[in-house]
Amino acid sequence: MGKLKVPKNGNRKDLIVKAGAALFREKGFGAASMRDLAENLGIEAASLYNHIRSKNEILESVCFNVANRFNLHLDEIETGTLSPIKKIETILRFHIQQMIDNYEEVMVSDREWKHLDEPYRSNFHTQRRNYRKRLATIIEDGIKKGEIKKIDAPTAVVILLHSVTGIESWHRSTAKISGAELEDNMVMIMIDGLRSK
Amino acid sequence: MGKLKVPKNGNRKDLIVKAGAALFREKGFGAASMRDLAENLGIEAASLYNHIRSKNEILESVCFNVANRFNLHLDEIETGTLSPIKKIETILRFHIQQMIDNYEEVMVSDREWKHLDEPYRSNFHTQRRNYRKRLATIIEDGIKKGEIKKIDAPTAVVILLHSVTGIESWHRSTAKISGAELEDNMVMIMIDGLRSK
DNA sequence: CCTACCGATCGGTAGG
DNA sequence: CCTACCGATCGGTAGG
Repeated sequence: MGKLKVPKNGNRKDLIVKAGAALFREKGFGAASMRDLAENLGIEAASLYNHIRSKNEILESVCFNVANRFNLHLDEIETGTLSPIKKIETILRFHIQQMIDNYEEVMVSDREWKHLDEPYRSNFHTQRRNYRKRLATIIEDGIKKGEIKKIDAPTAVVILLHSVTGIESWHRSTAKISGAELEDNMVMIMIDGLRSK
Repeated sequence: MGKLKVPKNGNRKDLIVKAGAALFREKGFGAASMRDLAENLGIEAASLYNHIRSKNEILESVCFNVANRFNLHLDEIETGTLSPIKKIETILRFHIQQMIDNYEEVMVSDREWKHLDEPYRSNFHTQRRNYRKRLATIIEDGIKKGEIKKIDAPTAVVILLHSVTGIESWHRSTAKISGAELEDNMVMIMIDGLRSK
């Protein structure tokens, strides 16, 4: 038998970041303590610092992991040949899927990014603004083509994005509908709301 | 000249609660300190405690002031004779107005209520659930009457409510549209999204 | 990964 | 409304 490598190296940090996302979502970044986090992982607080440099670094990992995922997806969609309204629908469905599969990271990056230290905070803020501008451009394109009703595009973007965070409460609700039903309900409401009649 | 009464009595607490709402919105409840708050008001931290009992009491005031306002408005609408879709539109417009006039308190009550001490936290949570249930009932009524498309009512409620919090970014944006335009844009998207075709 | 500990800051109180 | 101060807890480090 060949020697079994034990590569769990970067792995420990990923575990801490994941547990950090869960804790930050539950308590908020400011109210979450490193001692809490360590206890959730079954180790002492001091031991965390063998894998991460600071509490803020955990937040950085969460925020930029999420931002990268959304930026990459938008890159794909933007250069595609879908109609503007179909592009928006695809992006909306991606946001919903991310919230279903990954909602603790997504919520933390959405709500707690302001606690990022500089220069990360400014960097993240810029990425966020650019992402929204690119969505607004797609919507304006759809208005020009007559597919989307004449609305203020930046307003439509914030409504669209914030409506998705409503899914948070779906996660812990009892007697819930399936993820696919949830997605279709959201698309029915939001895309019909945008579409010109 | 009659003596000028100086009644600024309950007034001092209101001032602290208002400044608290602004600070809690900006930093989050956990990361906001009483020393910060005192500095914003031009006094020492210890002096705050002549007007309030605790940091948590400020949060209680903010959350229950907001909850009372929304509950009272819903009481009025619920017993009125408007059609279901018109009721939802009126409630949506009220939420938007509250966000425009009063957004720091509204945002804090929405985001930070989980930091409430018991029994306030449970009380608030129950009120929140009941409010959403009452909205869902109106939507279900609208579906039965054929005014609203066949969607999952609780899902529609969370989408509706969360879409309004998107207005937050409108507040500090430059080159912004007017409050009335914002309101009409939101109603166009969300109410058309709900309406059966 | 742990024990032991640091300086800073927290919410809040005593006493005037 | 202030000065002075409390015990608790925080993020993080030293040293092994």
